[in-house]
Amino acid sequence: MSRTPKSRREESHERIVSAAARAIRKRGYTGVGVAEVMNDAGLTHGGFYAHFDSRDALLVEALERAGLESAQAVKRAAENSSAQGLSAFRSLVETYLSEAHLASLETGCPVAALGSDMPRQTPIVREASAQRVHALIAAVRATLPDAAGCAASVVAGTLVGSLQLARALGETPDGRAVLLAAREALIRQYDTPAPAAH
Amino acid sequence: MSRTPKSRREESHERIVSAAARAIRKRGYTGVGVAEVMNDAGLTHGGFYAHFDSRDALLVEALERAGLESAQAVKRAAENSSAQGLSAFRSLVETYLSEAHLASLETGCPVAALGSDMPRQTPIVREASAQRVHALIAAVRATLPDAAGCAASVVAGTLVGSLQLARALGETPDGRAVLLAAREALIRQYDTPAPAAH
DNA sequence: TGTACATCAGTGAACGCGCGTTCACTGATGTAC
DNA sequence: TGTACATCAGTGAACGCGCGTTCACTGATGTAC
Repeated sequence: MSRTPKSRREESHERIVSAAARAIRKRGYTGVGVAEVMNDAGLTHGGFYAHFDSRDALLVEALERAGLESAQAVKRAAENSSAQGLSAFRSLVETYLSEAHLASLETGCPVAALGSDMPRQTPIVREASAQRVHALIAAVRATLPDAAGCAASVVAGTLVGSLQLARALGETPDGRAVLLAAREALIRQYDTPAPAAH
Repeated sequence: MSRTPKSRREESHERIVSAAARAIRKRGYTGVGVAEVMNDAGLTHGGFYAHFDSRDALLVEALERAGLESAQAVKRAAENSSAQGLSAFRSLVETYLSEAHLASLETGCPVAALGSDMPRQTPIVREASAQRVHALIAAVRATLPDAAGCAASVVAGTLVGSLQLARALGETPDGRAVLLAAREALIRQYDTPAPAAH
């Protein structure tokens, strides 16, 4: 699996961060409990402070991990789609605003899962959260032509906001309609035909 | 002030809900404390359960109040702007994505302040939250021509998402740039010149 | 108009629970000789 | 290769604190006569 063999300690640390990255998206910042995360990692809560200075330090690592996981998931989906001749932008939009993403809070984008709580966090957690926002905007920008780069933050805002509204309405016709309308509007406005088509 | 004179009890209830409507936006669902809200209303925490069955029942009333307050604020701004010949849509977008709204979490739109936590609430709180989403989409729809009504949810998503991203980045150049880009994109794409201009 | 009593809103102490954090201890891993 | 010791990761009990909720009681408001 791993190139460099990990010590027992490093493997535990890894499992804790992985559990926390799911928990923070499923339960929110305030829902992440030290004891529950340790339990999910197969440990008892007493050992926590041998791995982290504080609960906040765990949240910082969990945010980074969640961002990387989510970016990888989008990237994988994009590779599949581009094999079918879709543009990178279109594949990003359709993956982000898919029903799968609607239903999978705990493995999805941390910005959509946590956005409205970011301003309320302690400085280090807030800073780690702001980095997730920058990373999302950069990921969107990478799928747009250079000339449209200034629209990256607007597209990111539409992705995040539309997914949140859809999730707030639940897995109902209303919720799905919100996703569908956003997909169509974004593709109509910002997508350029796949360059391979020429 | 009020047409029907209120009993002492009704006046207290009013102050509690008003304090909670600010607290829920400032601190989030989990940050609303019974004792703090009662204190803000000039009472002690012991009397709380004479007014509400539970903390959740308070959150339900607070959400409705926050939605009404925010809608009124947007409406007032819209009346000022339309006096200057701006379309209702443009005035909505410029008010919602203003620097004033960026800075005033506790008096602003509850959907932007709470959106990512809505799916995690108990059924009655979640239902009250979903109603705020419907009300926001309806308010956007009311500013669009009938033919563009299907875009209401996309515009609402862009408003909510962009404001959240800007708030997450803080009151920095980056944050303000997110607001500005969203204002321009929405007005360019959806605004029709004010009918009075013809 | 004045007095006696019932109703009502609010007070403040207390309870139970969950959670972040600490710490003395245990059992396993690895090193020295 | 085998034994003795040091280091290290993890355990589980305990602490302190905050919070939602309950409840006996107080003081004020309003009604009956």
